[in-house]
Amino acid sequence: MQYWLMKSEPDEVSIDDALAAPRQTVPWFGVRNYQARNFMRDAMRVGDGVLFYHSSCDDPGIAGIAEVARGDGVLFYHSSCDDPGIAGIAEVASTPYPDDTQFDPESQYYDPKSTREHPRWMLVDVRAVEKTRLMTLPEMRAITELADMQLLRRGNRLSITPVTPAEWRCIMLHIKKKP
DNA sequence: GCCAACGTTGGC
DNA sequence: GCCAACGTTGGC
Repeated sequence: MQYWLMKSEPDEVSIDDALAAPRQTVPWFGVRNYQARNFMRDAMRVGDGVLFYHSSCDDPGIAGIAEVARGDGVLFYHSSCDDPGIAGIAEVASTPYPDDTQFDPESQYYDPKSTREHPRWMLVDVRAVEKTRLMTLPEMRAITELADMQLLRRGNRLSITPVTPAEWRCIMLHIKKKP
């Protein structure tokens, strides 16, 4: 059993989106970094613990369309973004398989160099277990036991990072109480 | 808006 | 293979 932290932009896939999905499970599409891919392809096992992290999101804007009643249209507008931080707990829910978005010319994640015979980008499914309060970066930085977390290292941009069992236990303890 | 860090690209 | 230029991520 291993532990991971996986970053998502909440205006793309948030912890709420994952909880609302069938079986509370979403494919972790869109990773286009070899190190992060290799974690999913080679190291993750079904049942591994995942910290569901919301990274800072893009500009405010219309994030969805809904219908209230009888055709009343509603545009979901994200007026501002929350701080980045851990927003929930999840688990690895599948073995690796190809990321479909790499084959779709309409997708922002399209990779013209990838083929179905030799897919370049693999992903796993992630099942949301529970939404937590937002544990922010400043809060994490203030905890001595988390000082060496890969997430907190200067210049870290990797969207998937391993978490040690000690870091996991420490975060589980802190996230259940008030900051 | 700024910028550090790091990945990718392409000329040689 | 080297490496400068450029692009992206993502916190601040």
